[in-house]
Amino acid sequence: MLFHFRHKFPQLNAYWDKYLPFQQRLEIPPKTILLEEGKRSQYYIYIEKGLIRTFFNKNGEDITVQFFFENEGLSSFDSFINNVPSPITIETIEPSVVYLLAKEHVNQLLDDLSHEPGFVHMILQMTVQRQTHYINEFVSFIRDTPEQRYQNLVNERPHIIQRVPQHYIASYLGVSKVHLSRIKAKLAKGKSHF
Amino acid sequence: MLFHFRHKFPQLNAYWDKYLPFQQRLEIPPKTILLEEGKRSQYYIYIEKGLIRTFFNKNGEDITVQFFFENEGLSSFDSFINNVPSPITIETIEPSVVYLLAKEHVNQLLDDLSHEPGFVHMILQMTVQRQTHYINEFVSFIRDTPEQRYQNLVNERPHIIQRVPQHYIASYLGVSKVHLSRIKAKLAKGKSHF
DNA sequence: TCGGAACGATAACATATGTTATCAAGTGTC
DNA sequence: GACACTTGATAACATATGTTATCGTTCCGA
Repeated sequence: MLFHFRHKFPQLNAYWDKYLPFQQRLEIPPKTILLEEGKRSQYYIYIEKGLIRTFFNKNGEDITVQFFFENEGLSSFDSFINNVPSPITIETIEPSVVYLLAKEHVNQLLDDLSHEPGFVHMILQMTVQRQTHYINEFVSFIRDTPEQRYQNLVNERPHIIQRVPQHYIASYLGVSKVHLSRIKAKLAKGKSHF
Repeated sequence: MLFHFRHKFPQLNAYWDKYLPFQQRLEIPPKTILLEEGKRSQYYIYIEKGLIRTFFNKNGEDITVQFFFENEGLSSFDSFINNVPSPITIETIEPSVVYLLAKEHVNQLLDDLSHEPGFVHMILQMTVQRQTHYINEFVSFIRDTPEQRYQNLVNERPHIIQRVPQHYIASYLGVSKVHLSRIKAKLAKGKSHF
């Protein structure tokens, strides 16, 4: 949730450049694990190209939590900040190009950044956006049926439908892959009535 | 998420005192609405005594999102920071004593606070804690059955079971109140086998 | 190019959960 | 004390969703 905001807060670009020498560029194949559940997060990850998911293990089964695309940044936030074991695994879905920035440099960067005018506002913005995202996901889980959730995905985030294998989407929606197939079949049938 | 952290960050106490004159003390009965869904949040709320819930409306039905107790603070975060309509209603469950601090004073306070050493760390801590809370809720919704979620509540947050009416808990757990009754009956039966 | 993963669809059956309705106990109000 | 209101339990039935199994397709590595 740092360079992710380069476009919204252009002043961040200077920091990107300044800390570029400390960033580690990686070209990695699909199913590469960048952080394993139970380990402590050491790096902030910025995605230049590719597709990454986070998931946790439930009785031997993967449950996908979130997807990240080009020009997005991520870390296992709690683990990164508080140095506790990560509740999630971070893994590539597509071949990807990522930049890693080690924790100590992130901390330096934040200290640097705290002298920027509007820093408080910027941090709050970042924070609020992330938090709003999670609250929305959470609320959608309670309020909407899996079918509605799938349709939301189709309408609002079609890139996920297009690029992510269906069984990952199923666990992300909170249903079995069999049921997601049923949902798709039902929706397709509905549409064909026209 | 400010004075909420008074105990963790004692330096906040000075700010509490400093901004006390700007805080509005209210003694209010149950079912008092402090912020209505669709309105813009103007106040940060600190609970001295009582019990508050946040909920949203789904087809005329209340869905409870979260409970707040003594010495906790809250606001409709996104609405408060970004001045957008609140997705949730904030309402008392028990008779309560709350302090309201208007937005402009919160902003002043934050600016003030940003000169404290360790401010960055403090803000991140607050942020992370809230975010972790929502992620955990979210993950629990996907991973656990309603029965497990109920048992978690009994074991980890019994004060909620004790003080919150059951139909609020049902919607909080994501099930109908009828089903929550079933769950309780089933668990009671299981226990009586000893 | 063969064979095995990975991916997705579908059927049959089992289970979990919602919906509606009814009953009972407690609580406050007039 | 009669009444409405809130809270909670339970039964009967309807629906949504999970589980297991089978099949076809595609894609990739030996």
